[in-house]
Amino acid sequence: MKEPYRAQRRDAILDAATAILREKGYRDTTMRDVARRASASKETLYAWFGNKSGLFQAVIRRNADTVRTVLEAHLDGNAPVEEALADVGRELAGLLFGDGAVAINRAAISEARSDPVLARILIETGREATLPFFVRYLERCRGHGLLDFDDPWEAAETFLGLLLGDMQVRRLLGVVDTPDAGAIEVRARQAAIKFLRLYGGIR
Amino acid sequence: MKEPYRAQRRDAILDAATAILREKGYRDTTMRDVARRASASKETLYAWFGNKSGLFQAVIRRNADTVRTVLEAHLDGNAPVEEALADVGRELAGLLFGDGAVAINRAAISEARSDPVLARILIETGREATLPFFVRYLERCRGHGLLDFDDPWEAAETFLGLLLGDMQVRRLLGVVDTPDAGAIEVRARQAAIKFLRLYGGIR
DNA sequence: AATTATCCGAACCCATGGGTACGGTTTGAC
DNA sequence: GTCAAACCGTACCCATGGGTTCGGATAATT
Repeated sequence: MKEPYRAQRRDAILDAATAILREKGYRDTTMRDVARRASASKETLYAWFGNKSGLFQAVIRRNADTVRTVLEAHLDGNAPVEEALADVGRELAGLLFGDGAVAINRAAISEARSDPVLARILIETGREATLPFFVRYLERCRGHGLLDFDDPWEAAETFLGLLLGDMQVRRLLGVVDTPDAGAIEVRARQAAIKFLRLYGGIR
Repeated sequence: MKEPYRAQRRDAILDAATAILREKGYRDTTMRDVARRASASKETLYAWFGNKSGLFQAVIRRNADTVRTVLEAHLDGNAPVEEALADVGRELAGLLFGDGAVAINRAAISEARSDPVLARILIETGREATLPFFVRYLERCRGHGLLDFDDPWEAAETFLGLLLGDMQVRRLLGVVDTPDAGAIEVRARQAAIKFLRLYGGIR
């Protein structure tokens, strides 16, 4: 009952850090806040995570792991292309437009200049960890004659653009609320349809 | 020679604030830095702009004015649609991917929670001031049978998505450099072509 | 030329928060 | 049961930076 306990304790601390990050933003999240919320001591936070940046590096890593597993699940079945695209689009939009991802992205952007490590980890564990799966999926579809494009990476970014538009930046700026499930569904469906009109193999 | 001098002095202060913002980011830009760079006193900064937020509200406003005038110039000629779209796309991408806009957007995002006024002004003087022009242009094209869509606002956001992809967020995160003129040209051209494939009136 | 308003530069005040030190307590090993 | 390690809570240290004050200088006004 030693290692499970430590892991559980660690999770509780990361939960507290995540909650306060969402409530107050990175800059106004103090180590004292996190310690109090988790019923831990600042000494323990610094012993386990080194410093504030290290603590939130761990937050980002844990969050990205859950995201990645959710997304990859939608890319290995053999559903119709439009359905698969709409599925992954719905999941991705729901995640990226959600308060959690918005808070994390804001933190990484806030510190991008003085401490690029948050942004680096966010990209490494997010985009660079999941986009290759999506690209492989697109290439598989091309192999079956379902899609037609030259550069799968450009096609992948086009899908992201169609799905996100400038909504993600507006969410980061805090000028729009997180869209509800219906709006996300419409967005994902439309992105899939437009993507197929651009890259559908059968003209 | 009184008002010109004041206006000129004010411009010099905003120049200094912009320069330091680009060099160090919002959080690490101190009022002392700005005062020293502009050879002004902190007292004058506070007398003229109220506080740090007010100073950078002025920075954002001045920057947005120049952006708006540049963009609108490309939307009233009668060039072919693809050319006009590529033109405005090139200008927009060059601006939004540039270091200045990136620094400003980072500042607004950093303060989005504790002080939403920066983000509000950025959106009001940016997106909400220029997008209506673009929408009117699209509707004009639809009137001439050159474009076909239901909702011009959705079409406008689609163009933004095609143009920006997730490059803007990656720029904000600081994981990619600002693209050179050639890359921006390709991007704008491709966005125009894809947009016409989605919404071109002649199928 | 004299007076007044404005501005510069430097010093100062003080709230904040990252990071450390320590006494008291709990947990785990033997 | 005993001992050592880890941990909690609190107090503390200190660098930072927003905002204010003030004496001396500069420019505008009359």
